[in-house]
Amino acid sequence: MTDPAPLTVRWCVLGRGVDGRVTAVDIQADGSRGAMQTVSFAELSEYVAERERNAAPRWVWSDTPTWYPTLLEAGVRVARCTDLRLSHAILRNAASVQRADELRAAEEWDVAAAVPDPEPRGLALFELERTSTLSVPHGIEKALAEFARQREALATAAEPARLGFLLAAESAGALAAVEMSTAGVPWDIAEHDRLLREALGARPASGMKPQRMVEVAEEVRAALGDPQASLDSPPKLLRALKNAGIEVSSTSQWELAEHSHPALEPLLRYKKLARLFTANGWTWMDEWVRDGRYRPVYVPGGVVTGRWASSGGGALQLPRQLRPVLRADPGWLFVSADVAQLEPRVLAAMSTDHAMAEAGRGKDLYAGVVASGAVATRDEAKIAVLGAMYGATTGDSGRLVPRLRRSFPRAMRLVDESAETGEHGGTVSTWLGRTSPPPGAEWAEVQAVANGVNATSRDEDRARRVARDFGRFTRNFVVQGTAAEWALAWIADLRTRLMDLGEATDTRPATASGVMFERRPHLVFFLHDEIIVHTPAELAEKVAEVVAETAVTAGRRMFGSVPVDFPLDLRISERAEKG
DNA sequence: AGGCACTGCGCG
DNA sequence: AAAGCGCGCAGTGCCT
Repeated sequence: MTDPAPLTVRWCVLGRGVDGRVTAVDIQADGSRGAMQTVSFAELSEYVAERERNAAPRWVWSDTPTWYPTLLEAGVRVARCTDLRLSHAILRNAASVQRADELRAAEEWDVAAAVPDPEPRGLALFELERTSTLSVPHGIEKALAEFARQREALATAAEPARLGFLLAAESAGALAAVEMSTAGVPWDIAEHDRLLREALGARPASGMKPQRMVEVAEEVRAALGDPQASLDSPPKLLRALKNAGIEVSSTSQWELAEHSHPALEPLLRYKKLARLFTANGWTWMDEWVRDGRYRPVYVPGGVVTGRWASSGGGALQLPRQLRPVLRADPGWLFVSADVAQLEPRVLAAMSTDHAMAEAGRGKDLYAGVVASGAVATRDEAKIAVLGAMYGATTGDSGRLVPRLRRSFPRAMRLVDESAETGEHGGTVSTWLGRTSPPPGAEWAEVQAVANGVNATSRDEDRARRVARDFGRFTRNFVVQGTAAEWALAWIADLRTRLMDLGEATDTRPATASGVMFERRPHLVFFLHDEIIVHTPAELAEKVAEVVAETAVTAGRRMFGSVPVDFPLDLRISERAEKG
């Protein structure tokens, strides 16, 4: 009798032992478990690297920011993982999962993202626990039990393959996020300093304002005829403006721009300088740029819709003004790409609205909307399309949206029905199955008051307003969330394709100099619908091809044969300046 | 001193 | 120019 062919190891579950050692348990394709293996913490990287070469299992671990930075520090990348914390968050809420009771009962997995230390200190794998108050469990038995619960829950989903794809993409995103923080964005400190000096003057002493800000502030005070006017406190500034006869109800730029007074031009200029100085000035540079690398902290799944959030470093609000400061290393280049109008394209695909798909056939979907005859100008098209996805009811946007309803009935029906569901307190789901959170207790309270016998018209107005607010949230959730899924599918595929490029000889990161993944192209930046890859110059063309190919693949894997294009604006450059 | 709400502004 | 969605962060002012 011959031995049966050995079963493929599909997963390898990792857990921390009580003694700080790490336990690994293989799980075969048929669900059977292998023997427990234990390695010392020091041996972990070597163990993972060896298994990655020979078996390439999907690593299953409690949460990626806890496990992965240590491996990366040792030069070990993994191709695939299951992040139990992120997967739990998706599965426990997913409407398509029939049996999630046990998952919901496992409350110890309901933990917000652990925030990794942006500067890893040596081999402190579980150092996180000392700084964050809450953490998911890291032990092997807990991990095995949770993984089993998740497999069972997934099997009861209406479309397990689809939801499973979301879990894989979400987990791949978690790997990419840690890799990007570890690698960092190549940052030209001298150029940043030059830009700051040009705008603000020399760097001021700690606690002082830059010379240019002081000067402009004096201009404002002179024009107001108020030498004491405070420009940094909105309430005080508002009083000063009113005293000068400027009738504004707030101090925001858009309202100031509507008035005409000699103080307003320098005031708007002051606000720009103040913003640059406080948000991305020298202090920010000192804190977030080290060794020529900007290392923001990404939080995959940090937004309810599935978008990433960030925690520290402000990666989601990097001003375009600063983009020229991103500079590739000598001999390297950036390949940057963003998707034009990702959200309406996703909406067209989800709703199989062929008219909207047709409008998106070219590079500019808004031009296509104009060509469809729905509206007259590109500006109108943009305002109308955004208004449709956000639920605008007033102004130009509210006026233009009904025109889209005639030209793109299927797309509009999808967002309108999503809004209606939310107005009634319901939940909606993205294309791959991420379900929106139900409204909070306050929602039901307000509705109950409005439906009570003693309800005033005020109560009813409030209830309607709260219902519509929630409707706008669910309306946008399906589109924003599905767009986030498309982007995750894109970068998940992209990072694995990039792993295969470049020299395989030495992947050991030299983090002291900020150089990661020597001679290998790697993602350094991701922001909702755009990516930047840092690559050896000789591979840039190849990388650009891969970036484009993976965008096509993402569309196919998400939406199959639905004929919706996701065209990229793609650039190869030394600096990440937006073209 | 530290927590919290609020405003204002950067990003998609 | 916002409107209509989703965020993070700095600064201020008020609270304990």
